Amino acid sequence: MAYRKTAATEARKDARRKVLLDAATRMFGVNGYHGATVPMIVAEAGSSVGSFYAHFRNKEDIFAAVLEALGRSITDILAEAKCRQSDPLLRIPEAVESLFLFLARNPQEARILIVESSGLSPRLEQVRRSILQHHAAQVRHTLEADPTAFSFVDPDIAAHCLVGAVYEALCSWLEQDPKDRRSAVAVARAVADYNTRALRAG
Amino acid sequence: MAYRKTAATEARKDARRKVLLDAATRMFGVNGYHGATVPMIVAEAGSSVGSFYAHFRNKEDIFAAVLEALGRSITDILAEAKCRQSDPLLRIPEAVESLFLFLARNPQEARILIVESSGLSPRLEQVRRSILQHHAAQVRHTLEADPTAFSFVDPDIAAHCLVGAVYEALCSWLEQDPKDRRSAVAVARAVADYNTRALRAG
Amino acid sequence: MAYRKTAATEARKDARRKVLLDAATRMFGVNGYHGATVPMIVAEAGSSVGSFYAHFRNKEDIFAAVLEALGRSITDILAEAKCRQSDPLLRIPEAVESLFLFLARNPQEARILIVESSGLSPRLEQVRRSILQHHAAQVRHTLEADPTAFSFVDPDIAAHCLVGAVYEALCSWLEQDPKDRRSAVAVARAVADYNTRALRAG
Amino acid sequence: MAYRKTAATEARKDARRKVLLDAATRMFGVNGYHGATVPMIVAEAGSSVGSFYAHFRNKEDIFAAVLEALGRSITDILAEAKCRQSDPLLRIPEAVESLFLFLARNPQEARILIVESSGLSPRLEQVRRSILQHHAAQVRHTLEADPTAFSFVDPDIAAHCLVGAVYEALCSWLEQDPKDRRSAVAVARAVADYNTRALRAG
DNA sequence: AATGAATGAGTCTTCATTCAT
DNA sequence: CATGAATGAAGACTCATTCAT
Repeated sequence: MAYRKTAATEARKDARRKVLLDAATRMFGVNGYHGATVPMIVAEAGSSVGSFYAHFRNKEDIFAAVLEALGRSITDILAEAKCRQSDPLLRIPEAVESLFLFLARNPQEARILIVESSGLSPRLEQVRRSILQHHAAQVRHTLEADPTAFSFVDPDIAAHCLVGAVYEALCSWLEQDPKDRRSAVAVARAVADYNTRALRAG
Repeated sequence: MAYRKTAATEARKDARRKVLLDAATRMFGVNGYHGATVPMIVAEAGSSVGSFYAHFRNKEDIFAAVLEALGRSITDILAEAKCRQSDPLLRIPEAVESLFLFLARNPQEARILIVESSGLSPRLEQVRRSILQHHAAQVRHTLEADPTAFSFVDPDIAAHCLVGAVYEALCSWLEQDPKDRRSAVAVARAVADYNTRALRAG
Repeated sequence: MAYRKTAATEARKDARRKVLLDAATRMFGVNGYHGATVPMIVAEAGSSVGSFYAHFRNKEDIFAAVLEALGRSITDILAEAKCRQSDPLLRIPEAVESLFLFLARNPQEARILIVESSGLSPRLEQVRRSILQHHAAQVRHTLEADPTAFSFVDPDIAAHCLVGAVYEALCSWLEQDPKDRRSAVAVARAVADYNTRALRAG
Repeated sequence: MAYRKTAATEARKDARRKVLLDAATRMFGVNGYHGATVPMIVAEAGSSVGSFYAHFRNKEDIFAAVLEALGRSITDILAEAKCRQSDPLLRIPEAVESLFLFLARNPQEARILIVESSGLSPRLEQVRRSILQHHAAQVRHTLEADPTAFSFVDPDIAAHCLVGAVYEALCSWLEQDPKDRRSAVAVARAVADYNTRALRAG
């Protein structure tokens, strides 16, 4: 009975943490790191300041948690894309399209990663860069898996070019008026095409 | 005499403004928008708070001015690169290399543009985006000048991919240890190569 | 059986209360009143916040309890010293030495009484002062018991001088480096001597 | 003219600092370190929070300043007392009386030194102790100046006993009802007497 | 025109206390 | 009766901006 009680308590605690995390994701996405205040976040979460600090050491801490969760999501997206494609040459466009579409569907998260997480404390900067580095590393790994299919000067540089191209294209697309802009799918394909042409041999 | 006096006064005023602008560029570059305080900037400039507010409406205002000056510098860089190359096909790599090298040589400015100017007020966000938009427009213009030389889905998307690739590659290069990383010239060439391959026909 | 159960329950309750009181004494002694938090105390006691508030009305309440327990200890020390000495003239140094040695051996308690219980709420201030008043009263009583042996202007003032001398000498001794300072016994004797000379007739 | 302006400005700045210091002394004296808030102090001073932090690094800083000013006052009191008395034997009671009377006339300062400055941060504790140590050192110096006049085990211990006796007697006197208690002068004399008897040879 | 002291709104953060489980 | 998650009032501190000199 004591066990059950504890289990239920912990479940509720985790749920509360999740609620705070989601609220923070929304507020950071809309207002940025400095624009989102702790009272804002807890109001959005229907929680309290004290509760906030029971779950996260401070504001920086929850932002790092948001960023890390996002990093895991993207890692999953890329892994799934890889599985879907056995042809190495097609893996790159598949991954690029998946990533673009995921972020296009979750613009709040995209804003956090691309826009709002720059210029913060060294620790947060570090978390953000490690996400980008990780993705670049995955791209490089794909490139190196089939050297005959690809041709480029330096896999590391190529990976960063690819990641940068995706994010900037997305960022530009996101700020266009949703009524006038091209469809996410079309832009995703174009971006995938751009990078595939940059990489493939011949 | 009254006229001359005014002229001399205005010259001094402009000089003071320039000193403040340079100091602000340094402080924003090192500490970011939120990390750089007005007292910091005026101390760096050897000026005073009161003087600061005589020249700029507020902190946002001077940051916008820094950003705009940077935008003009980059426009000049790209224009010069364009002049140096008569062959349309070679204009792209020439411009990419020039931009990369300029930012690599002025990492403070690069930080401001890429890192520190994200997630700020809508107005500043706007200034920053307009710089990127402007560069993308220039790239698109070059692409459209010789349609037979290039091949791509959408010039606008291509332009943004190019700009994003340059900035992300640069950003990644900047944060590497200066002792271990490759030379700026080599990386600039690799980045130029990446984008040229993505764009050229055939 | 209902009775027995209640008795056992109350015994456990008292035991828990004792554990909390001891933990609080340690935490208050080390961190002071404001530095010791309720979560800290219950962690040290291996108890819980809820349990804490079942035993004590609030933080002030447990501090008062700690202080009162300490007051009782000192009263006992002084009473024992009194019993050991039949000669009224020797009672004063005997009591002074005993008190000094007791506090020197329990520096945590000494800190609470002398240092950490100052400047708190009126109620706590009151508890602390009543302890000192009580000891002064005991001293005064000893002095008045044999007027021929002692000589002084006012027994009340003399008593406070004595108590103040003991505490300040102790406090100064406590903050010296344990490796370099004189032995507790030697200092206790010197302090006892100081006050005996101040009090005795002739 | 620029010089005069600056001088006037600095004078006003110093005046403001003094006003804050006095207000802080009052508030700390009445409410203690933790009970006195920064908003309270600036309200009492007719100043503002920002101004407060332009003059003092933080709350701890202004408390240390208050304590140091108090330390200087007492040092002056003791030095004056020393000058007034050429007879070494009479210097001790003269100093004790002067100190007692000064603190009796400035109970707010006395409270700060004796009661409210205990159990604070290490830095403040240090400032407080250094004041007491300094006074004890002065007393010791007087004792050692004429060894034939005095007799005691250890001048350092004797000095602390004296200081403790004065403060505790004062503290007890201060909390008595002003209508019922003995006059400050009478108590000062009794305390001086107590310590003189404890110290003098024979 | 220049100066820098003064202002105070706005943030983060802590912790005593309550109460549902 | 024990537990510890939740609460929110309260306080220290920062910094953009103003204005008297």
